[in-house]
Amino acid sequence: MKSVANPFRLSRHLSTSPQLLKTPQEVVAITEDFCGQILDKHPDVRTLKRLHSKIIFERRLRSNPSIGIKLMRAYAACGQPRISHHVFDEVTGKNVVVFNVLIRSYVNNQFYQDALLVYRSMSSYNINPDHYTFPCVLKACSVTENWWVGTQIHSAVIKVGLDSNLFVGNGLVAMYGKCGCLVEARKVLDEMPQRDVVSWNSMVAGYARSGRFDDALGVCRKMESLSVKPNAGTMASLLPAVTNTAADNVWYVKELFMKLDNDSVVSWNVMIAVYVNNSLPALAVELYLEMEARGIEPDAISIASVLPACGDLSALVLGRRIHEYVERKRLRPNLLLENALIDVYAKCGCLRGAREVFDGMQCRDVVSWTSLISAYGMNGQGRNAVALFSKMQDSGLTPDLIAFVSILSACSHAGLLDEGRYFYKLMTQKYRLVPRLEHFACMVDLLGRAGQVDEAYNFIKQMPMEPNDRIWGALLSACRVYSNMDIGLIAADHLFQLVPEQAGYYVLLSNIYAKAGRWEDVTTIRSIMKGRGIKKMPGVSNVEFNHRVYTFLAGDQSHPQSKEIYEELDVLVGKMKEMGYVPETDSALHDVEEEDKENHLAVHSEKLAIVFAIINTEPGTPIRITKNLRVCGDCHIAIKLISKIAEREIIVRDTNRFHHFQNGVCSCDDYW
DNA sequence: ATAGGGTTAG
Repeated sequence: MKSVANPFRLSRHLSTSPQLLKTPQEVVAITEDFCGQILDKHPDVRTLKRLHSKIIFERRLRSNPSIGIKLMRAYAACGQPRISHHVFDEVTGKNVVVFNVLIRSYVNNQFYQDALLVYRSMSSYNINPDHYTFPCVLKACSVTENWWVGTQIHSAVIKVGLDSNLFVGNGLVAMYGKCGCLVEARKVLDEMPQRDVVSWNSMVAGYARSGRFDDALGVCRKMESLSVKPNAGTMASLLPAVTNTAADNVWYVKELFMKLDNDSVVSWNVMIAVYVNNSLPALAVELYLEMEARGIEPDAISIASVLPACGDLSALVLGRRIHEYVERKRLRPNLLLENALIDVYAKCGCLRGAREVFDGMQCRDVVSWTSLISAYGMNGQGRNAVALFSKMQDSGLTPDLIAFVSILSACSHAGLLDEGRYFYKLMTQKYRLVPRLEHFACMVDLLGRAGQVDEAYNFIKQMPMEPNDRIWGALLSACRVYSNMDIGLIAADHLFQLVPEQAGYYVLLSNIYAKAGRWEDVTTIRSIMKGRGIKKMPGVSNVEFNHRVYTFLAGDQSHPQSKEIYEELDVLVGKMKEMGYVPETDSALHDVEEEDKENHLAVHSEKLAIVFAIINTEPGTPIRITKNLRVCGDCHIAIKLISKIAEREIIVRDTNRFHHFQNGVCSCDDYW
């Protein structure tokens, strides 16, 4: 080692002896070697600029093209492609490499238009693009989905005969794929004289992005049949094709994952995301834990991917542990990660946690605000949600369609009828957003819950699109609450045509009949269900305890502590009766909600989960329950009393929202 | 050199 290659040493030298730079004569001579070594180490901008001015004083170095190239690369690495361009301007006798480096400087810094401008200028210098230029400019077209320039580049490629080059071909496949020209992409791929795993992955990505699941999987199978080993990139490319997909596709990806021999963090992240995107949160969490156990260090993406699964499962303890990991590894600030943290706290009913993350953020986007707004909304704090919405507007952010879904649903859960109407107007008139089905569903829900059933029905009638089952479902729920038989029958009629297999709506209608005392109709509905083989979804409740999520079914007797749980429940019910509790055991009214009728004598799952938690946790520990259906009226009353008797805060998340039970009352004020 | 992994509602 003959020269100093430590940029820190250079920068210290220069900063403590600035007089060295005063006159060129005094400058200690530096060699090309020395310069090159420092530049290749990617110094920070300050060091870079000092070195740059030194180079300018040295005539020998200034005219050296290889130093110029290194300078350009170093500036690009510091996110300063404009300065790379200035260096480029000074280089005399530019060759293709100098152009390539400048183009890459721009592309690596997402200045795609500038990259393409430089590419276009090459002809006026009489310099031909080469097999390094094309992949780079094709990438610029890919990212910006610039099909027009992309095809022009394709012609240029053919003209100079570089279409047989592997890297150029890969760039073309990716460009066409990104632009949605799958036929073109496929044609290029098929005609390539040689292909590698990147060629195939690009094709997979193209199909996957366009939602062509079967084609994407077909390419995977084809590459396997040609003995091209899929890698983590193959899985990553496939990802958009495996959201809300058939179980078979999930298992296919799982098999791919098992077959990979490299343990890259990307493949684990993709597998976690696949589970999350297919409503398999328990598997996602399990895989995350296995990843930790195997010593594969989760990165920000692993965490942003697994946190929604924790939220789904209400796995607050795990969520908190992951949050600590984020702090320990200093993964913050990271907007997406922090947004995911807000959401996991929100979904676990832990408003304070959500708020703390939000307050601690350096910058926030619409997603951050929306997450917090919906957190307040789900927890019945509509007024706070409304206040937050105004603050978001004040901060200069423009609410999007999702933000409006959140605020409308917050209003509907809190019974804020006027506010809800105001936000609907705001969305359509001020922001000129076109409402989607979700917004209509929120409005029907808002009006219906507030007792404006006729207006809700009229609202549906004037919709510019076909209402879906959620919309009729919201109307039917309102009809049950407000005993509106006429409109209820209309809603039910639509529902039975739209989703004849959904048990919940039959139950809702039978509840309306029961309330009106029309028992023959109740019986008729039950026999229709039986005849059509419609099974109700069994009620399930989850509770996290001792780093595990425990699941209880309605009437569950499979738990080892089952006997103890039922005994304790009996004791509780006795105390509740002393306080005036009358169990709703009337066979028709009992399952006011969607709980399985077969289990009407069985204990609902949330009661079992709550008693399990009371038995196993320290007195005073809050109890958090998640269930897959809505809480029924009987359980709602019972849990209020249990919260008083057992002196526990009980937080129940059902399909729509949270109920915070404490000291005999619920945060929803019995409005849900 | 070329591909490829993340957050918000319902």
